[in-house]
Amino acid sequence: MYRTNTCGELRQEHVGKSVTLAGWVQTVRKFGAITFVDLRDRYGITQLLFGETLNAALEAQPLGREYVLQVIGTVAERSNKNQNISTGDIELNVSSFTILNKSAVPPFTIQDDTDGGDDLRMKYRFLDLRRNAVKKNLELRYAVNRSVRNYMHENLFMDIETPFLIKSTPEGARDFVVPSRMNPGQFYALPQSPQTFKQLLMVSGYDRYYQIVKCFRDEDLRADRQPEFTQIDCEMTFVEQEDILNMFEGLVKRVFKDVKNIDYHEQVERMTWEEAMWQYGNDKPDIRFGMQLLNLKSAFRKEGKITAIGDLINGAGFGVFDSAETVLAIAAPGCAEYTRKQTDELTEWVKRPQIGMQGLVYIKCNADGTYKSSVDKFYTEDKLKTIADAAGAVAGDLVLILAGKEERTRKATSELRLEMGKRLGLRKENEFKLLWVLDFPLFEYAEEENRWVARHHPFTSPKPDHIDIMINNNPVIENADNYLAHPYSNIKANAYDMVLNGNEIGGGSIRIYQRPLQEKMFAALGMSEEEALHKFGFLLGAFEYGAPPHGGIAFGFDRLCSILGGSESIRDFIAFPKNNSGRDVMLDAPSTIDDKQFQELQIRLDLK
RNA sequence: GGAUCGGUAGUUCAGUUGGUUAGAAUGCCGCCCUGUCACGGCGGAGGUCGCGGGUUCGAGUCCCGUCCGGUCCGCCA
Repeated sequence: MYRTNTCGELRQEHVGKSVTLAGWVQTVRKFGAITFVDLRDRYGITQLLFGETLNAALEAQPLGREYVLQVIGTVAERSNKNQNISTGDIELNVSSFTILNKSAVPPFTIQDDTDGGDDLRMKYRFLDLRRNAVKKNLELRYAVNRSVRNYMHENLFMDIETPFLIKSTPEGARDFVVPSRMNPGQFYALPQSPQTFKQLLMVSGYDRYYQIVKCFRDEDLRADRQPEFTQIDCEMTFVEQEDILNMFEGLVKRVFKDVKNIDYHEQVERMTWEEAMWQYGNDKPDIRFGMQLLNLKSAFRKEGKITAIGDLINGAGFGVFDSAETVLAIAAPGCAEYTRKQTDELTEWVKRPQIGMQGLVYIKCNADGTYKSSVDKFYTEDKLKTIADAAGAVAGDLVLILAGKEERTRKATSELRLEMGKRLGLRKENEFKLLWVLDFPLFEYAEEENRWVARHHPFTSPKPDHIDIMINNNPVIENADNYLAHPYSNIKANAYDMVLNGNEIGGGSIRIYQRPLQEKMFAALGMSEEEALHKFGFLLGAFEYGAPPHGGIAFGFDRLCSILGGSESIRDFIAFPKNNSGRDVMLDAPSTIDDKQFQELQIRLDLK
């Protein structure tokens, strides 16, 4: 028997007991005749005491960091207790030991506060995973997994596996492809999600399906984006949007309870996509704090109309505002005292290429009721007060105003809002605020192709009262400059996103389940009948055999874990992640393959 | 595809307007130490300054190229 106990479980009550432990040598502390060793395993650390009688043996077989060690000894109460570890009351008085395996000196220290850099830790990920900090993340991930499975099981969802080797349907993200040896010249694609399979399962009558499943997208990476990632993929039959929202806010609340012990009793807030864009400039707003956008002048289409409050700012002779498509403001609480240096720094911040604004206008709402702005030349103090009041600013606040093209300005103001929220400590790490964003546009206009693309995916149904707009209008866009005038740009989808602290953690929709509407959708996306049949004939065919109304949602599992764990990067929550360039630096993958493999696949490289 | 930051000892980093033998901490090795737990003390080894080219009397430092890594934009239905 290698061990009778783990390194995390011995306590005061075990004193006097004879036990065998096995684990890794964390540290060796020698004091002349006696030696302390911290022995570590997955469960904790136990201090070993090697007395004088073992000195000769230790000299013959010296211990080093990360040696795999087995010890037999007696649990003893410590004279000096350590409050910092769970086994701190006791130590093991070692009577004999065996080195099960030696270790090379690790390239970085296996400690919470390691001296290793990211690159090195990834290259030696198997050592990095020994660290407590990483282990805690994987434990949290497993806790979320268990919580989800329990909730889904209790609600009669069935976990059904779907294939990884499927058909490429290049709509949306780029597919990863896998060559088929038995079908030379043909390729499988790895699924971007099990979307069509789960819909087919609904047609088959498995009315509640879920899967915690890998998905693959061959797109560029980010700190929160991996080429292979995990989704909690769910689908239900005989449901409307309301049913889905209730079921899955229940899921997230359950995870909060199980994993973070947070009672999230209140109803999850809801907001339409238009409201989100109008008030936050963002379809996944962080609603932990206010600082909403004031639309001083806007080309944003709210409720199908171009809204303009230009009166507030126009005609003062300030060309930037007069000529701008959109002018947006936020009120940063308590920032009126900002120095010239600070406002200049903010101006530089918005001028960075990532934000891409030309400049920043500010109004200081001084404590004494006066106003001071960077555009005093153009606006009277009364007018500044009017604008500041409209932005919801009070004495002591700093109003920040951006102007320019609608889309860029809205995005930039949203970024500025988030940045100010962060700087002012309004985005608290331990506060969690959920939000449903509803009523997304069904279509987006793809300029370079002059056609509509599905904002969510082509299986999303329109709002019931928008189906007619879709059926009765020709999707062809005659005037590309004024695509917003096309009826299709007004169609809203039966789709919903769940947002947590400014992160999209899940998204889904009520699906199309009737062949004619699905065909109309493919046509609207510019697909010919033959093309639609070739790519999605199986689905259209299935819709002919009693397809029930259905809908679903998919959560980004890695991202959910990272947010719950308080980290920006999902890599910390994946045992073996890829780096920025999609490489596994431990395996050194991707790599070339043998000539023999190329021959079998009948593939020849033609690298440019 | 683009922007930007970084690459110096095993590791994390410092290195002044270009100028002696490139430093610190930690890790590693040796000696000492009977209550440490970030143990402590003394001593030691350890460097092709990512790579290639250029400027210069002289390059870790300046210039060009390239590779690797981080972050972001585009992209990600």
